[in-house]
Amino acid sequence: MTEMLLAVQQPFDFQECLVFLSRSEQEVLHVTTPDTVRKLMRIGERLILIELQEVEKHICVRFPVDEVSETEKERVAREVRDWLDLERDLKPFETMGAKDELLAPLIEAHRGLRTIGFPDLFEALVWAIIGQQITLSFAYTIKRRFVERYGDHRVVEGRAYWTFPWAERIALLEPEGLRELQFSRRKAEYVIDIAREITNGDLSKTALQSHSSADIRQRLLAIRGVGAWTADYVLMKCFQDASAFPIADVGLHQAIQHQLGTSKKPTIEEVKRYGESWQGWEGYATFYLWRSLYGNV
DNA sequence: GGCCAGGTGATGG
DNA sequence: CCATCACATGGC
Repeated sequence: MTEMLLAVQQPFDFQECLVFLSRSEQEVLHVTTPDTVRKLMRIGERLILIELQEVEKHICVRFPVDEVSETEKERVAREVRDWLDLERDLKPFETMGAKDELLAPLIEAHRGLRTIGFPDLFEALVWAIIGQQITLSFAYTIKRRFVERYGDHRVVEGRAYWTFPWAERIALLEPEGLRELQFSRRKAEYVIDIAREITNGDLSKTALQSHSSADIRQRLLAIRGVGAWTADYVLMKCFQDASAFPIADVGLHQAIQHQLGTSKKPTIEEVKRYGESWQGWEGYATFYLWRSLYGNV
């Protein structure tokens, strides 16, 4: 079996990544075991199954069933680094957070956790839109239906591995094709519009990546269905902007309330005030606060 | 059964 | 510019 080792900046904790990746029973885009995760990646025209495991403070990438070229290996490495934010140096975040009443206990408990994102822009946008104003578990239900209806899959060792649907395919749908999966009418329109923008080249992660976060944010806000929350969420999870801050996020508010043990959720103004001491790391702070909401494994 | 969900756009003052 | 409302439906 082919494999390669990826170096990771310390501190890094792969187990923490696995906890995050295992948070929903309904997740269909990767499969975790106690010490590995497998994912089907689209590399060029191929669907390649990869498996990750921590080996001596490195990430070992294996290809359980595929022969891959050097070029493909490089593309997989790039995708894995983006997915798990492996190139980030967390030390400044830990130094900052050690003095913060909200972050200090979380950094202590989850040292080495990285934001886990969506390298694919279409996936990031669609997932954010699905998740607007509904419970996370309902969002996962809809996403599973969407992936199993319109995504591609391979069966390996009796297990199905799925990829997120290509924009090219969704661009051909009418809203009814998503209404059936319990998208709201408007969300169905947003998702199809975005798929069409991506397909015809008007919206591209590669093209946006050379711009500043402020410019990317402005471009995202121009998309119907993308408001401040979604734009910041996508900056954080797709463009790896550690300072992106989805300030109105209810999960963030809940987490702050729990951490402080208060009876009410904080106001936006109060959240802003906490954020002032996180400068440059607002996205990481948010991700760690989200982490506090799903158990202590 | 009522209220809340990892919000957004439209509408009206 | 700010407040309010419809959207859709599951989960608790």
